[in-house]
Amino acid sequence: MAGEAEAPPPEETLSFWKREQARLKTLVVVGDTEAWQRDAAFSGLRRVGGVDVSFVKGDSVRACASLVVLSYPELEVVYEDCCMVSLTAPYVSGFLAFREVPFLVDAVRRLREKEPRLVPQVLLVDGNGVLHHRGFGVACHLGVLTDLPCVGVAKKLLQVDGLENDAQHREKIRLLQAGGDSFPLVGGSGTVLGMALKSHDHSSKPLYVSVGHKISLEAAVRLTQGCCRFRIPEPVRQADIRSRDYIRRTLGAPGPPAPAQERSQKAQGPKVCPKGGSKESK
DNA sequence: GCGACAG
DNA sequence: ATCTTGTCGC
Repeated sequence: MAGEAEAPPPEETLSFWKREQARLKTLVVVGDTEAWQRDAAFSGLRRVGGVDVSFVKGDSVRACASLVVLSYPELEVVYEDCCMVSLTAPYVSGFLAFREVPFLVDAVRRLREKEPRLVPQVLLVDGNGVLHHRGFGVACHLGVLTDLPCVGVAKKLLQVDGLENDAQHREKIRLLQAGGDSFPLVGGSGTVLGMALKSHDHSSKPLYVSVGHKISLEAAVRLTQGCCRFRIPEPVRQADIRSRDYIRRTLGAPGPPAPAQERSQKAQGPKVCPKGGSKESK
């Protein structure tokens, strides 16, 4: 009952996926469509969503899809939805959406049904937007399917269209000073595909922000920065934390480890001192 | 054989 | 994505 190895998709499936991306790509809106996006203080923005999919340890099929909504600018979680799912499509670079997006769309649908008032005004997505092989990453895909503004936030540079994580690139990263500093990622065609953003004063690795849907790159970067208490923007970070926590609580420690009358010790005393130190990586 | 490889 | 605790620094 636990998928092991992932079989590479048939060539036929890949070509279908490419056609699907090309079709949906025509529906992407690059640019600000909401009033708050053009406001210097994001006045009017009250809810920012984050999504993520975490996996069960030795399993390539079982996973937890999560959607969280945070208040802005407080960045406090006001909604959480974690759902165990069985992934069908394998992971193939350039086609991440076909593996994860169906479950994220489901989560958005549940939110719209249960708590319409908490539907986020924008979603931060783990992965890329237009910074993609065919200009249609998971953030664009989710944006088009939900019609919600989306921002792609990747932790690693997707080396596409001439973009390279070479010595020159690493040097530009090294030159970033304070949190908020950034530099454009220019593709071979001269197009700005995204921005490398130093999201935290003491983080050596930048975030790679790109437009997903219904937002400009400028607003996307500014919003991402505005959501960062640590390197990873809070909405995505909370979605990640809560989805893996859900997995642990659901099927984390099976059988043996229950020493008789031991009570689970959750949130304890006052500590939780996140080391906002010097080496925030991964 | 070598390098790439979002999550 | 996942494998993983403590340790160093402010």
